[in-house]
Amino acid sequence: MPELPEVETVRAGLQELIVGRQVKTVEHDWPKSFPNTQADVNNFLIEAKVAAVRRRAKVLLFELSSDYTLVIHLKMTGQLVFVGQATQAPSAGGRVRFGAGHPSDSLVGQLPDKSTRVTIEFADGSHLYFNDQRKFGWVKLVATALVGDMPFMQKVGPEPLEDSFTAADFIVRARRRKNSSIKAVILDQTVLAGVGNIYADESLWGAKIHPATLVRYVSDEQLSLLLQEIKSVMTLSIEKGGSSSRNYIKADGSKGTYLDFARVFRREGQPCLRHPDVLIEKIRVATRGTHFCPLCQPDPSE
DNA sequence: CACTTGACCTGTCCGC
DNA sequence: TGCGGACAGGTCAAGT
Repeated sequence: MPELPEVETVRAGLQELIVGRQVKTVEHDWPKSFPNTQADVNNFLIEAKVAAVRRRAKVLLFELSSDYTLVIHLKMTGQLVFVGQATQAPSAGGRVRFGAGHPSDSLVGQLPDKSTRVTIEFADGSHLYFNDQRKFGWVKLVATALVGDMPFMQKVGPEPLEDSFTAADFIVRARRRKNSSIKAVILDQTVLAGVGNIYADESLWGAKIHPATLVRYVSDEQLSLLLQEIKSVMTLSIEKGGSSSRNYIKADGSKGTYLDFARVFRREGQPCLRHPDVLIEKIRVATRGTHFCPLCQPDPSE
C-alpha cells in the first residue's frame, strides 16, 4: 500500500477537503471492504460531520461528530479521492473540481469506477470515493473510544517521525528480532510504524546496509544511522507527496513525485548514484522484491 | 515464543 | 493472440 508518507499525504489533503462536511449517503458493494451493519451506518455515520482526519502508522482515522471513527486501511491498492467543491469557495465563484486540468483529470472524472468499493456523499453534493482494485483494504466504523483497543493499534510500534522516538528506543526494539534480516525487521510494524517496501530499500541504501544482513550483525551505530535515513527519506517523500507508481494517488487525484528522487527502488539495472559504474540489483529478501547496490551495500555472507 | 508460508484479490507484464 | 506464471506499495492466520 501506500506507506507512511503516502498515507500522511492523503491525510493532509483530506484534512483540508472534508473536515466539517456532513455525511448524507453511503454506498458499498463489497462486505469485506466495509463490514459494518446497515444499522451502524444509519446510527453513527449518516448525518455525522467529519471532525478531524488523523493518522496512526498506515491507518487513517476520520473522527466523526457521532463519537465514532471511520478507520481506513488502504493496504496495497486503496485510494481515497475527493471530488467536489473546495470548502472555501473561490471568491471568483464557480465550482472547483479537484483534478481539473491536471494529468489525473481523466481518472477523477470517471469516478465511481469498477474499483470503487465505498462512496460517501456529503450533504453539499461532494463525494469521497474509496477505490481498491485488489480489495485488501477496508473501511470500518468503530466507536472512537475503542479504536485504541483494535489489535493492530495495540501492537503497532512508535511513529518514526516523532522526536520522542530515539535511536536508543529503535535499537532495543530492533534487537528483539534475533534471527531476522534487517529488512524484515524494519518492515515489522511492531518494531516501528509505517515502513513498507519502498522506504525499506531506500533507507537501507542510505545507511549502506545490505538488506539481507541479519540484525545481529548490524552494529548499534549502523542502526542509529538507519533510523536517521528512515526519518529523512520519509520526510522527503512527504514533501514530494509520496510515491505514485501504480495505484497510489493523492486525495485530489494527483500523483506524488517521490519516485523521481528514489535512489534504488525500481532502479534495477540503472547506475548506483554513488558508483556510476555499478548497477542496482534486484533480489528477494523477506519475500519482497528488494533493490540494492552491490558495492556500497556489500553482502556480509560473502 | 520467533520465524516462515499461505491467503486474501485483481490486473499487468513477460515468455512460450 | 492466448495462456500460464510471476509479481505488485500490506497484514493476518496458520504452520513449523
